[in-house]
Parts: sequence; C-alpha cells; structure tokens
Amino acid sequence: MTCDITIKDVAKEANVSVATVSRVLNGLDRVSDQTRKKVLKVVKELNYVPNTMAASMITKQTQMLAVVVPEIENPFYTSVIKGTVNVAKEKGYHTFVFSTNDSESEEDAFFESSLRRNVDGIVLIGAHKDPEFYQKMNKPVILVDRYIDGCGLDGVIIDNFGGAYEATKYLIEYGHRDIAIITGPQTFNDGTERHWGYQQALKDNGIELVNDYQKHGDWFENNGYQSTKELMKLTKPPTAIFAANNLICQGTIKALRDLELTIGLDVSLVGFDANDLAEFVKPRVSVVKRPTYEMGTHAAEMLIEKLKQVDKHDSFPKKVTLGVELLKFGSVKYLG
Amino acid sequence: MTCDITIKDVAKEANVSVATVSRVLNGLDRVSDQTRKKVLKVVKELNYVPNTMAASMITKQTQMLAVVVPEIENPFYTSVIKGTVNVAKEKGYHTFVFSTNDSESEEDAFFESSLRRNVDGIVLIGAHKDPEFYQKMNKPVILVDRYIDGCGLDGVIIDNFGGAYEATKYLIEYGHRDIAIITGPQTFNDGTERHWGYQQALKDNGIELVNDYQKHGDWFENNGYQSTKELMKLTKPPTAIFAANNLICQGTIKALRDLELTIGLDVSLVGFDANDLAEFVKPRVSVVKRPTYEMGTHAAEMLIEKLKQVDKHDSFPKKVTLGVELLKFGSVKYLG
DNA sequence: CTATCTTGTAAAAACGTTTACATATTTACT
DNA sequence: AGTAAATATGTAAACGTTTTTACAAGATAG
Repeated sequence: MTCDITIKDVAKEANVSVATVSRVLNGLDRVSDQTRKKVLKVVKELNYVPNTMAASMITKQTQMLAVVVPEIENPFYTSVIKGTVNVAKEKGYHTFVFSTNDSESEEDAFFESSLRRNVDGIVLIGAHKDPEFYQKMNKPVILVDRYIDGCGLDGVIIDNFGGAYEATKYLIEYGHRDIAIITGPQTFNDGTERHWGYQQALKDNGIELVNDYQKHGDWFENNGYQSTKELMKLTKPPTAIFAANNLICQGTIKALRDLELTIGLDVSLVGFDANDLAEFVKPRVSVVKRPTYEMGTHAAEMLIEKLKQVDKHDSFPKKVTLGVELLKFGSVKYLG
Repeated sequence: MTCDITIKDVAKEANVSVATVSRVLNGLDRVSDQTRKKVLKVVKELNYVPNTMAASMITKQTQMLAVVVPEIENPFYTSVIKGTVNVAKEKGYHTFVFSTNDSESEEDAFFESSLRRNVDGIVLIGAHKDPEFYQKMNKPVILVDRYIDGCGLDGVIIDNFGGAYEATKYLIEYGHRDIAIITGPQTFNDGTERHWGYQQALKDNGIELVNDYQKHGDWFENNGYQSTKELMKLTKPPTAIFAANNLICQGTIKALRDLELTIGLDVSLVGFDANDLAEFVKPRVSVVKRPTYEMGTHAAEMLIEKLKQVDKHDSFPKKVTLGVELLKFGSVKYLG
C-alpha cells in the first residue's frame, strides 16, 4: 500500500502494455475477460495504487474541490462543510478546507494556491469579495449563504427574508410591539434580507419602525452582548428581541443572564440559526432553523453537476433557495 | 488568472527556454538579472499560474497534507484542525480535511484516496486503528490526541494523566471524598490515562475506589447525561463529578439542570476540555483546559519538519506531550 | 478465397513541469 | 593573447498516467 508501484510495473508483471492496464482500470474500452482478470490479479498482488495527479495531467480533472469559509470554528460553517465534504467524497472528490479568518488577503492567497493545484471547483461560503473576482477565475464556483443577484454564479442560499418575517410576525402575534433586531452589516444579502423581513413584518402589522431598536454591528457574539445591554438601557426597552444569527443570539442570551433578566418573562427572544446556548437555557429559545447540512450537500451536488456539463456555456446561473423553519419554544411571552 | 497558460507560453513570449523560466520561478539556479526581469514581466502579463501537480511528478512532493478527525462538528477537533491548516498554509501546503464519522470503513476509504492523490503526509486526530496499519502506508503520519507507545510514529498528545490527577486532587483538597468519574472507553491512551490520573489521586490521598462511581461509556454527550442521572440515583450519590471530556461534561451539565441540582452547591463538577456550556452556566464550571489549537500547530510543524528530512530512516519517533491547565471557577464547593 | 469488419492489444504522443547535462558566453588570471 | 574558470542558458529526458492511432488476428460475407 504505497505509491511507488506504477502502472508500468503492473504492465510488465502481467505481460501487457500500460494501455491495457489503464483500460482495465478505467473500463472505458473493451478488454478480453482473460486479460482483465490477469491484470486485476497483478494489481492486487502488487498493491498498485493509481496516481490521480499523473492522470489529471491528461484528463484535466484533479477530482479535488475546495471549500472556503470565513471561520472554521463557527458551528454553522462546520455543518455546511460537513455536508459538502460528505457529498464530494461519495462522488470521488477530495476536498480542501480553508478558513480565511475573515481576512481578504488570506482569501486571495487561498485562491491563488487552489488554482496552482488545479482544483476542479470551489464552494465559497460567506463570500467576501466582488463576484466579478470569482468569475475571473474561470473555475466553477458555488456561492453559499451570501449571494449577489446577477453575478452570473450559482448559489445556494436560504430564505432570509421569510425567516426574519416569520420570526417577527410570531412576536407580533404574541402581542409584542416593541421589537428590536440585532443584526450584522448590510453589506450582503444575508444582512439586508433579514433586516427587510423584520421591517416588512412590522409594516404589515402597522407598527412603526424605531431607530433605537435596530442594531447593526458585526456577526459576532460581542455584538449581541453589547447591543442587548444597550437596548435594555433605553428608557423604553423593547419587550422582544430578534437576534439575527447564531453568535449574536448567544451574546444576547449571555447579556440577559448577566442583567438578571429572564428570557420569556422579562424579555422575549427569537434567534436565527441553532446554537448550543439557545438549546440549553430554560425556557429553550425559539429559533429560525436553517438546513445547514443540506446547504452543504446542495452546493456540492450543484458543483459536481456543473463539472460534468461538457458545454459549460450552455448552463445558466442557478440560484437555489432553501426554506427555513421556525421552532417555537418558551422564550416568547404571550402578552395577550 | 486561469491555468491554461503554461510555462511554454511564458518561455515563448519571453524568448527563453522553459528551463530558464523554471529557474527564475524557483530561484534555485543562477539567472542573469536581465532575463529574470524579462521573464517576471511576461509571467505577470500573461497571469501565469504554475501547475503544482505537474511539478509534483518530478519533485515527488505534492505540497498537500491531509488531516483526519472522527467528527468535524466537535469543537475540539475543529480547533486542532484550525491549528494544523494555518501552519500548513504558512508553509505552502494545502490541507485536505476529512471526517470519518467514526466509521472505520470511511477511514480506510480516505486513506486509499489520499494515497492516490499522493499527499505528502497525514495528521491523524483521534486515531482508530492499529498503528501498524498507518506504518504500512509508508507516508509520514502524526498522531494527535491518541497515541500508542512503541508504535514507531510521531505524536502530539496532552498530559491526560496530569490533568485528571490535578482535577481530582483539586476536588479532594476541597474536602470531597465521594468523587465520581464519567469517561469514555479504555481503548486508547486518552481514556486510560485520564482514568489512571483519577485513580492515582484518590489512592495518594487514601481514598478507596468505588466501582459505582466509575462510569465508562463513549465520549458523547448522552453518556454524560445518562451516567450523571445514574450516579445521582445511587443511595449514596457522589458529592463531586469529574467529566472526562467536553461532550460528557455538557451532558452532565444538562442532566444536573434537569434534576434541578445546582452545580457547586448540590454537586461539584470539574470538566476536561473547554465547552460552551461550562463557560455559560453560573457558577462557571472548572475545567482542565488543553491547548487544542497548539496541538494542531505542533502536529503540522512536526509533520513538515519530517518531510524535509532527506534521510527518513535517520529520525526516531518523537512524542510531544503538551501540558494542561486547571481553570478553577465556582463549580466546586468547599466542604471544609 | 479474397474483401471487409470486429476485436483485442501495442506503440507512442501528450500533459506541464524539473533537472542533469551540454554548450555558449563572459570573466579572470597568467 | 591564451587558457581556465565561472556564469548563463538551452536541450532533452523524465515523471505516471490517458488516449489516439495503428495493426494483427479472427470472424463474417460475397
């Protein structure tokens, strides 16, 4: 089980040409049953392992994919990665995983060296850059989670607007009118769409928007923590909070604990995306659950599908939007 | 920025031979300043990106590593992965990440296809198999977290014995004598060493071992949850619990919450490894903290170091043991 | 019994690099 | 000026595959 046995060794041992060995292994061309058996026997005997990289020089396919995330320690990304890697593996692809640590220069470096290594395609989760950059690369790219309409690339996103709308509507239906949102930057669709969903739900129910109730920071825990504290310091604090991603929600939970406010009693809370703390606290926090693993599997499937298409110009960019689910637990108080 | 420009195109455009271009790019051989500049200019103009895979056919180095974990969604593994990938990247290596989902057949499949792809080396976290299997592979392998002495492979582990000993001693010093341990299987050093540390601390303090206080299951949350419930049902329940990994600790915390027992008051608790819940609950749970990220960076450094050694038989197997730190918070009651 | 068609296999080119060797040019020293 | 040494560059082989082309042998048909 090493890689120092080559196809030539097999050919010599089996008294056939290397072409025949290749034919047996790849099964593309006709080979007589007799020689097939003979070759297979020798392959087993010598523990021959084909060299994919040498093959890739001819086939122009390395059977390697890359998946890029901003931060591998965020469980959301890990779950998407898992989906992508598993599907890739099933279909015979190996996957590079890379965390850009939210740095654009690291992202650049990664793309360069992925290109050098001739990856067949890239799954890009939480993209940073101008989409035109990714197009220039001339490799199939699937954007996940963040997407820019009209960029010409394929994408897998979730129903951000719908999720935020449902979450907010749920709070309104339970009698809340002073509803805050803590969210990230409005740079990409994830931020804007969730914000719109929140605003639209309020508007549709005749509730006017309050600036102080709309907190925009980054997507990290500390934003949730600080913003929650600020919200609760207002002369008229909100009765409910919508925390627009997993880390913000964790920050909010911690802040409320530190303020000695009880979730579902003093303050109602709905999160976006599952997280350890939301599941742990009593009452459990209601969240908009998104199909993280499936985002990964979809992305991999779309990417590999794209790789198979011979005429690459034939395919129009495809955007898939996956639905979300509002899980209701005891974190929202009924105000009547 | 694509890969369809080859070294030949550059050579032609610059009016030099491909050898010269290669020399300029790799800087091994002397080239005149004049031609160097000329070549570099053309490289930039054409956006030439060298093909690492083609080079690897000659150099026998693919500049690719693989890292294998049982479960990518466990934050412990993610942290180690991050360390490994970051160091690898710094040194010009790309890293495949693979989660075996705790299945031996998936691990097999991964090794086969890593071999096909000619990875230069492998970081194996939480190994499953006989070490002789890994040796047969004839590729540098670094074992992380789990290690078998005398296996002839390099390894990075942590001071399991010391950590468990300190944790248990800490409980004893606070007056506890009825101390339980919830741990995983005794198949590998991680399980056995932590168990020994616990036992030794008790012995050293003249406390006799109680069978009912020693729970062996798997390393997952549910074991922590169920075992804790069983422990607290005993006619004489323990006053303190040592939870021997991150997931077990989370299970214990959830069980105690569901039993409406207060940590640090009704039951004292020390965990092994950081986890979200231990940091969240009040009082915060004391844990043995291990340098997860550093385990990853060390492993990558050792692996890459090994790759550089020309005479591979010259190097004896090296095992590095990293220290741990006992973080004391309010989860341990002082019994006087 | 030739002409045509199948079938199975081999030979060789190609992929994009690196590198050992060869050759041409320059420099340095008598 | 003549030679040796040093420097710069080109030539070609090699890496381990796939794939095109060619060809031999056997089968089928007239």
